[in-house]
Amino acid sequence: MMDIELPKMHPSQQDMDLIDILWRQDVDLGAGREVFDFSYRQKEVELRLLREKEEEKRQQQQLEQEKALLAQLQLDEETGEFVPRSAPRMQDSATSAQITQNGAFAEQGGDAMSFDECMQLLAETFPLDEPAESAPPCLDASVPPSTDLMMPPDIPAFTQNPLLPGSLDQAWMELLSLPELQQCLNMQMQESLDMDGFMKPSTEAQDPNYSQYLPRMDHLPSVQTEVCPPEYINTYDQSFNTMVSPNLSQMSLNVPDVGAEFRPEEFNELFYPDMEVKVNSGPLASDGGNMVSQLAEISSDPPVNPMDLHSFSPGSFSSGKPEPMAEFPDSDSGLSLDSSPHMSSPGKSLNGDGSFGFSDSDSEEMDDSPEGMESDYTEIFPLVYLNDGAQGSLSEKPPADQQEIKAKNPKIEPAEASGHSKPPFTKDKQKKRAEARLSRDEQRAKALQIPFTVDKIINLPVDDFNEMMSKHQLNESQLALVRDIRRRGKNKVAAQNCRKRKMENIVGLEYELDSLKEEKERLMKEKSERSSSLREMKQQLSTLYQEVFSMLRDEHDKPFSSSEYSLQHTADGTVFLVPRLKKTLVKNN
DNA sequence: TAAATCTGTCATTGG
DNA sequence: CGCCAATGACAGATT
Repeated sequence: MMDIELPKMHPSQQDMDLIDILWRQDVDLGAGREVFDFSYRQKEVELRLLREKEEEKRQQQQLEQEKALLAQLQLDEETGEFVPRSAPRMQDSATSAQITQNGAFAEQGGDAMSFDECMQLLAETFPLDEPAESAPPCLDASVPPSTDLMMPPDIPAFTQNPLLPGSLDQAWMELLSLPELQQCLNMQMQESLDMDGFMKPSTEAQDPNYSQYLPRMDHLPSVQTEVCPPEYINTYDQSFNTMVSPNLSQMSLNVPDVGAEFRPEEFNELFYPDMEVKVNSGPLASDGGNMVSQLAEISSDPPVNPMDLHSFSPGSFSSGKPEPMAEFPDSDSGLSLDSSPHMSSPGKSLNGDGSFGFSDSDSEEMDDSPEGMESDYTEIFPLVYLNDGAQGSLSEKPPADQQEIKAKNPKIEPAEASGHSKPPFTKDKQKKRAEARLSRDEQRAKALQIPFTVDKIINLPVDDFNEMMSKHQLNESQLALVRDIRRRGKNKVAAQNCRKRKMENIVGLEYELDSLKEEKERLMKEKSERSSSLREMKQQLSTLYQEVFSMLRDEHDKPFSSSEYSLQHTADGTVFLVPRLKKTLVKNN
């Protein structure tokens, strides 16, 4: 009856199993390899970024030196006694050795610099490719407006000079007050910091506003916060789930693409493919009332893990399937899951006197005796055994697969159950492998007649676990085995979670790296724009300077020589004509 | 057959 | 002090 049906049902059933298993493995392998390839790629990128960062730092150091110079000047302005314009300290330009230009000027007046110096300083501070630096004029915008320029009596001040047209004066003021100019100056000073900060994702990336700079994320509100390391994990946690799909290979971890199609659920599935595929009541219930009743005890416990069914499945140690048993690796405690029937000595057999004298390692000796165990097990765990018999070769499948298949084809189970007599399939390698992995502790538990399911042992809370243990008289070896099973089981899950987190972190970092690349591109572009803007303003300033200078006349109504005089200004708009000769003299001093 | 990868396990550490 | 989760390291299995 069953045997007749078997040939019919098996092929389809096995195909289904195989497809399912292959699919899962492909997914797993794909995900793993992808992620790790990804990490390698990321390392390369990181190295490159490191080099870039060093370069940036060098540039920044240069800028900082220049800024230090500026700061020095400003410091001088503050510490250097500010003398009111009405009482200029500048003495005769030709004789005073203390009078200096440039820095000396700051020392005296604190807030006045020649245009040449300004331009030079500007050029040094904000080097531009364009040779606009040759333009002499410069405005010292850094001078506090409140300070007054100290001018020697013999130096004409043009602030109130009637020769200086009001329109030009106003032009100076307007130019000085140009927000763009200020912005440019400030921006240039700040830019190096920005870039430096940009290269430090750990700090910058956590800026809540940071994500708003990411163009791609603008239309992905749910992703915005994920740029921040503390948060992306959760999001990925959710999102990786649905990503585990046959099209996983397309999740090439090309983060831009991922981001473009970012869906949290996908990421969740990617990294938690099977987390929720555990045995659920659905398949069990669908298995019929018989199954339900058989599993009554197991079902009553919170998480009914397929491992439970599997662990008590006769298929695991049925005489018809000795092969899986041979695959059980020895435990670290010396357990040897030898499948040789003779190993289950009467004294230690499960249906024997029930002697609990053997230790964890002892249990291995009598462990997994196909025939003996089956019969023994039938007596000790009748319900479970019956249930297992119903499942038959399903025990060879991964738990989730069992449940799925059971739910889909409950009628197949009897046929499967009788399949234990058939020789093992070579294409069932994966099944056997999965079973071997899952069966270790189950087999030991069976061998030692542990009256709990492995799932219970592992997943029960401490209190419940202790309570459960107290309800049964277990010998020392049983207790040790139970503890080991619990420890190993928990650690196994922990290791899985740990590895999952690792991969999530890798993917998250890749995503963050990509975002930072975009941010860097944006900032570089902005810097370029600002530089050109600054260059343009410098040109305008130079033109204005020339215009103003050409309009100045001395007492003989002759124009000043640009080689002998230069214009200086203060932040409040006061403009002075300063002889260059003095400057050179002082400098020579 | 060798290398890469996966998986389970143990030891350790910190909460 | 014991429990537990996290994690590095290792070994065996698998691809």
